[in-house]
Amino acid sequence: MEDVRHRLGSNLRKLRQAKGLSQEAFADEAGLHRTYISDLERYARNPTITVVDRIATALGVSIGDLLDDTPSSPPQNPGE
Amino acid sequence: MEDVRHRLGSNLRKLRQAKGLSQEAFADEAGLHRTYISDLERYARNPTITVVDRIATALGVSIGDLLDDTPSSPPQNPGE
DNA sequence: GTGTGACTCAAAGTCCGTG
DNA sequence: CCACGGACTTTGAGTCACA
Repeated sequence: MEDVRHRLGSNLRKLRQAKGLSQEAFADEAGLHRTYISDLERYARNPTITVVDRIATALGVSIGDLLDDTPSSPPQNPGE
Repeated sequence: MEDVRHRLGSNLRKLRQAKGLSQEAFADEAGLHRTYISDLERYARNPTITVVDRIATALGVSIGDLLDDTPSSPPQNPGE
């Protein structure tokens, strides 16, 4: 997974669901649009850092975490 | 310093100079343009994640480091 | 609750110069 | 070697209707 967009989309979806939010609810929190979040999670967009920053803030994580391949919260549990 | 663009520009300039590269030389390394690097270091642009990723890679640091307010290498040395 | 194509408008990104 | 401006093409931002 070399693609930053892919890592962003995956982590966004995971972290959003971990907060128990729908795309709509999260879009509202982040001050973005429902469909835009949808696009991001489906890797269909190439956002600017300011958008990434807004998302990271809304999720309560750092940009580094949001773009990382090894998310901070869940411990490695391969096979589960 | 809440501005991601500001953190990016500052860190980019520091890290680039630490590598002893001119803007032109670094632009070439990163596959970007001379004037664009100049703009970024002057906080005049809002780049996409893909170019931030390219810059981080060219600098040999993580995106988190590139956007961080606390650079990894030098310890705090106020007054020096 | 989510995916998708289409649309407008501004900004990303490239390239030309100049001091 | 760098700041800065102008001009240009491509793409992102932001939104909608419809599946």
